Amino acid sequence: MPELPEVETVARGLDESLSGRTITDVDVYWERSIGAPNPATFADRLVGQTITDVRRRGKWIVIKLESGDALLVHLRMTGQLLVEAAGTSDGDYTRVAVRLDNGNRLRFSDMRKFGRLVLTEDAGEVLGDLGPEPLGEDFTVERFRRMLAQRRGRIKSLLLNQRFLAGLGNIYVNEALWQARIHPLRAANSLSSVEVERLYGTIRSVLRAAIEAGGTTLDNGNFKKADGESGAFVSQLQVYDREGELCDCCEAPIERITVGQRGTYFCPCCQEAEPRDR
DNA sequence: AAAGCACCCTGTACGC
DNA sequence: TGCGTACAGGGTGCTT
Repeated sequence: MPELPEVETVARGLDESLSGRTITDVDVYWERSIGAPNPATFADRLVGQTITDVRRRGKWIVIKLESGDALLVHLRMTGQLLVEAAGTSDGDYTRVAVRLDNGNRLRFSDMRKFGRLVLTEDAGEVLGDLGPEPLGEDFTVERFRRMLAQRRGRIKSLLLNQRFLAGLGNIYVNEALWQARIHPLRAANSLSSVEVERLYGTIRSVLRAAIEAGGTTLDNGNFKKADGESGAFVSQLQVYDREGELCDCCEAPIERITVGQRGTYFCPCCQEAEPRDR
């Protein structure tokens, strides 16, 4: 489940190893991994293009090309983008392979085939609907307060909505709500001023800490950095995937409920459904 | 606006 | 041992 910190980690690694490289060949092994255009056009149009830099927007990896085109990659659940030396064996689940002029290969591996590659001349068409970047300068606590005031839905579901805020996924939403001591089922517009400020702070701090640690690689090994290494943030998780374990703050057992068809972890003691004292 | 569900996938965990 | 089934999850699209 690559989220903002994992995607940021991958994008930084790719920027390092891909900037300035020219694409010499493209092999598509699973056509549905290509979102647009059709796979043959996708491959044809990529060959000969030079990569200028690699960035991130929400959970999208944005590979910018000299022509003005952009190669957008969404890893979804199990996608990985790895840069490997020539001659490295293919490994399982390779869906797309891109050969580079220095002999290296950019390999898109994706066990569950949910990930997508999109080649477009207008990245805004794909990225335009995304909400603000949680770590961006224009995402202020005042703006967050205004955004929340118009919403009556559950805070947890809202934070997962990419049109509301870009980049958060299930892991970091659970962690940010725990740190802010806010119950996941609270209505967004019911948060007090102090709670909004706390949540704003924990969203940003948990994302920064996870980027610092190189992201979260769970036991199932879903996420790998561009160099194939694991992320270390898993050791800092307080509630995610910890049902029944004791809260590090109050030692009550962590509970798991389902919110919007998604596993949700929280401490029933620290995160009250109807707090009296906010 | 909000919520629920099916869909896309496959490895893993579980019950029998 | 092995089979069948439920489940996990990000995002989209449809329905209520």
